[in-house]
Amino acid sequence: MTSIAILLPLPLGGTLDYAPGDSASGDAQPEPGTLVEVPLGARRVVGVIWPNRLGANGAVDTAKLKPIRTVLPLAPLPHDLMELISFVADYTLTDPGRVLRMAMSPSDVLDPPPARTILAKACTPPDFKHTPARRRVLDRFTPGLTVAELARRADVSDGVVRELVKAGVLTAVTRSTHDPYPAPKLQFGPALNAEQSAAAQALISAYDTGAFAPILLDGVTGSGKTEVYFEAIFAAVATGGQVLVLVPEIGLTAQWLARFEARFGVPPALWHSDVGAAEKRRVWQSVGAGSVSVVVGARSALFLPFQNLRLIIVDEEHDPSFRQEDGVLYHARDMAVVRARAAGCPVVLSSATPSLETQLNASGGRYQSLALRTRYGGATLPQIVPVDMRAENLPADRWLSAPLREALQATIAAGEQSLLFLNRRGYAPLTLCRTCGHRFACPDCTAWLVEHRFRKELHCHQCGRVEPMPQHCPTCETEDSLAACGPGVERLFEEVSRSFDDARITVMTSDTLASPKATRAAIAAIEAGEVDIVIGTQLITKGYHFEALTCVGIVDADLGLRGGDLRAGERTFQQLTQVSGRAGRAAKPGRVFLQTYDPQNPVLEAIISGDRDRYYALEAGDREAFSMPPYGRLAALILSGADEAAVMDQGRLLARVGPAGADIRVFGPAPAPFARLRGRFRARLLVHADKAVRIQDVLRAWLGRVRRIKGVRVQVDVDPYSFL
DNA sequence: AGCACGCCGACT
DNA sequence: GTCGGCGTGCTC
Repeated sequence: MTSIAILLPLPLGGTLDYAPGDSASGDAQPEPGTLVEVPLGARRVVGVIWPNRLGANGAVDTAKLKPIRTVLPLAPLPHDLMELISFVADYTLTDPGRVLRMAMSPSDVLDPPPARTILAKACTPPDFKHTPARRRVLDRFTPGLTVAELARRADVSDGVVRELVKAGVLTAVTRSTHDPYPAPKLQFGPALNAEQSAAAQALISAYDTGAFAPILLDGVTGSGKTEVYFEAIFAAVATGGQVLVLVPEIGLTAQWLARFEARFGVPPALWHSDVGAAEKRRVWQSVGAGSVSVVVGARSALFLPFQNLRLIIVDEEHDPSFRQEDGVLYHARDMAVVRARAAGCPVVLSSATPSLETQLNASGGRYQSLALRTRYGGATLPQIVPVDMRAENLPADRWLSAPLREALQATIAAGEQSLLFLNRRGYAPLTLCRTCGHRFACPDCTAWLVEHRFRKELHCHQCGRVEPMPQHCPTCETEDSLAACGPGVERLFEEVSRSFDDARITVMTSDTLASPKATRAAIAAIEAGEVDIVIGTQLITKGYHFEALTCVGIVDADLGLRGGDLRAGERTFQQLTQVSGRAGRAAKPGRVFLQTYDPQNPVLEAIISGDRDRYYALEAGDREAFSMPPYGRLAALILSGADEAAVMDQGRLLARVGPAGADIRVFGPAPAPFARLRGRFRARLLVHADKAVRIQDVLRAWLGRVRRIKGVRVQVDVDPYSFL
């Protein structure tokens, strides 16, 4: 008797074996990828027939195998998706069932679409009375409409339509189908300049070759990268291929969607956390049926069941939000390359500030590289003006230097717009009592509580705790003794409001732009010229294009460089380049004021001088000297639990038998930088290995030989991005 | 992940 | 005497 390996979306360590279902219907063996319902203990679970046995679940007597109950009426998962799932599980040391769960979530994507009554035309009986309303209904009729839709279209009450059904002029059919996605229109796009045309041609020919090809599309801010990869999407759509566009979490702006619609005449299918369950089901099933050609989504869209994936675009490929930081710790940009390889199609990594990894893959010839060196439409790159804050002697509660204030004044006078960037939400990062020195800290986390003055609240930015803002010190009871330390965007708003009386100022952070509606309204106000100065956090660095924006102020260029984790320099370089790139994107040239106490810092020097290549060379040199990624490999073990002693014991237990050698070293355990988070204590171990080391094998063997202390969670983070 | 089985405190 | 707390362990 045969057994069939089935992967269930549960952390079971691998596949389970089942007997073939009732094949009385004469069906052949179901193929790998088929979605089936199987018994598991007392319940029934939907799983996937897997091409091979996975994990070390001991063999069960084939006579005792339970049979597959039913085969779901859905397209099988494509082979490249199953390869991706296995790869991610193996690479990140995650249970394959958990990765599958991610690909099938939310689980109701598998449910059939709700039944709807659809109308069709039948014959008109000879004695039927044609009233004007009835005639209008029949004139406007097209197949596939519901009663309500047809009534609305003919501007009659639905009673009129129902009468037609009763008389047999129209027939009602119950159907369970998704609304089809409109096909992108194959119309002419905007004229491209020579650089863009050359890059677009290269993408199209890679697409036509129809083979795996990783390509870096490297163009300065405002160079029109989007229009270039739109041409590749056009080529794919024209030949029936499916396209996935991955965008950073908050990169999917109304502006981006408007450009897509302008180019293709229809909106794309969307996949991100704000898309509701019903629409997700429609996207998931339509993608699987091959009836959607373009999906634009956040990182999890990578796990959609495309039947005919022919092109992947990763927009803003350097963006840190492609790294998933909870659950399965994967990097969507890297895994996009893996899926493209499995699917045998090109993957385009697009950015003005490529990640060092991608940059090195391109310069090493592993990725093809396409460059756009000039801005589109004759716009010029902004002038960068460094401001040495050591010479400014600002009072303790002021953050804007004289040159920046003058520039803001001049920009308002010219009827143009300014953007002030400060990556700090709230009013001030720390609040303390002037009388007794009490500092407001989160009771559950290693973090200060941040005053949000607009809401009169204290917030923990680690765990989300919110408390009302107290009037007096909780320790010494002194009234009016609380002092704010340092700037946040709200405090900056206060300073700007005081300095520029009649300026129209708006603050854009995740607090003020909580809903997509609020975001759209804020963007529309800026586009309409109803705002003079925009103050914002990193939210505003992503991809926006405002024609009248000519002045950018970077309030604290040094902020991201403190703390010194591996990618601090790279991240700051990318962030400041991106925010600078918002200035002067149209006819009027832009200026960027970069306030710093450390103008000699190599990251800032590179931005000021515009010498990007020198910065990459410098950063690469540093990484190579210390054999840091991508020249060496890192993995972290994150231990957490309610009991600090147990967590540290587990850490020491791990460290005692950790891998050691010339090519691998273990550091720690050490309390994590935010040692307490949501009331749990956290410690870390860091593994540093040569590039040649098969780090996953080493980690698996190591974890397999260590006694586990109960109550302590051990999570593996391969290629960690965050060191918190 | 569920769901059962299992072994110790406050209720009819 | 039973109901039920959620700790450990199994699911082909």
